[in-house]
Amino acid sequence: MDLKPYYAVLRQTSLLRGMRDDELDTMMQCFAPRVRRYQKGEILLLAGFENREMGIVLEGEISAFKNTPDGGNVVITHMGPGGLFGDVLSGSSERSPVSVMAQTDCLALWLPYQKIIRPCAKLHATHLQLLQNLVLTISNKYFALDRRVELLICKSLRARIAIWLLDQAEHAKSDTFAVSLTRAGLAEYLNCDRSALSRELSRMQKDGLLETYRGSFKLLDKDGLRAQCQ
Amino acid sequence: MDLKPYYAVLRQTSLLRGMRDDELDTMMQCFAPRVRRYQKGEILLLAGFENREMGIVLEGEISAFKNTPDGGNVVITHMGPGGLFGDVLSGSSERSPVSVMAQTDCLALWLPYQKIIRPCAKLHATHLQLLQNLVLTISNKYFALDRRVELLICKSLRARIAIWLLDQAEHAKSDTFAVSLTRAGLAEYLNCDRSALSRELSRMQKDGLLETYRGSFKLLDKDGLRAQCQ
DNA sequence: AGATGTCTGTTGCCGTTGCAACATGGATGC
DNA sequence: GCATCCATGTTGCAACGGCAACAGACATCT
Repeated sequence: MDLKPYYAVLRQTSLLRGMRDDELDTMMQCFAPRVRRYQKGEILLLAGFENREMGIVLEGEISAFKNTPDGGNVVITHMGPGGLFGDVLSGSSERSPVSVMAQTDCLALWLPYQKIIRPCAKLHATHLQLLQNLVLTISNKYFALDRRVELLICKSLRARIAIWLLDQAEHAKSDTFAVSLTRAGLAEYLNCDRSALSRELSRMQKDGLLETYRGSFKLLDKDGLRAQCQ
Repeated sequence: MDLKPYYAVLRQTSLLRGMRDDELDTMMQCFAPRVRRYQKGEILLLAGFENREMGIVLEGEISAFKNTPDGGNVVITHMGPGGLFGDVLSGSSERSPVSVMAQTDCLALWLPYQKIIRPCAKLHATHLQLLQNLVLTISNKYFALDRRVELLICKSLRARIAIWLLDQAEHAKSDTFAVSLTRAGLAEYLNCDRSALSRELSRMQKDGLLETYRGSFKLLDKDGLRAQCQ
């Protein structure tokens, strides 16, 4: 299959970011990836199984979710074209902690891990860059998880909210920012009840720490917030 | 400096596991690592700073800790000879979330990340194996963190304990096992108060789920425990 | 407009758990 | 033996936050 039409998508992945056409040509020749189409609802990756390929979303949407001990599903992330998944898994001997499902009809590219980790004898400079990208990608995921743990170990809800707010403000480089998360989504990330989150945000507004309406936040007293991070 | 005397230690690292002397010779020539001695209490890696080298403990003990928002320190891990640190950090553009300190006088080997990620033109098979080891190491750290998150998002303490117990039993491949963690240490890992942990363990013993004395655990009703996981 | 559904805020209830204080028991040193 | 120290278990109290139920705001559809 000719992948040229998807080069624009590939360039958006963290793995192949910004590579030229000729570079992608070379990589695709080395990797000999396979392409597969999935129908909405089909499983691309099943929790509990090993996997030796990385997936890239070419068309459509996928979602990754965990099976909770009580049989439910918790969505971890959504991805569209350019999304990379199974990257950490494929290089490890672990069994997948998540399942990946086609959210819509979609098309996925599968890259064999062994071909990625073992550069061919030609030692293409592009391949070396790609390896660096791979490690960077995994590292970033590690640090994102680490920040999550940082949040979760805070005992008080107010502390978790304060840390999150300061993080977001730093990320947005402004004390006023908007996020696309719903309250329920934010509650899930902060690992608390939605109503408890609303209640605490109300209290924090009463205390003059911030103003918020739906997805918009305005930090009024960052020092005060920092004092709550305990 | 001649590293031969430390080859036995190097072979114990997850990065250079089981490599022959001649392979280590080659790698050390490629990496041109530096060695440095540290006095007890000296800082090897400071939280908040970037780093482009991986560290291997050759002699002595080190500890990694986080600076909590309220100024305290929380020890994350200890390492002795053969310990690898800064591996995730060195390949990322993040600033370190932990500091690393010499717990005793010690000797550390520093490998430049760029030399590791970019195999030399000779394309040594050993180097390719090492790259695979690197990705495996980082991936394993990722999954360990992921399991930690899995624990932390459980709302009830009993659920966290149950998950931990079942995990340990699986790891020990036996329903009876012992761990070196103290109650206080376990409480910290489970993110709860030490007394609350003791209390809950007592209740679980009353409920006939397990028996425990200090670091020894004996699971009596694994199905019962699984039912408590959330 | 009216109906419907979703997101958000509010409140009462009460269980779980953090915190503090104390008891016990094993280990080590003198 | 006796003193000391540390790890662990126990318990009372208070409160944080989960849960459930309801109300209001807003979007979408017909």
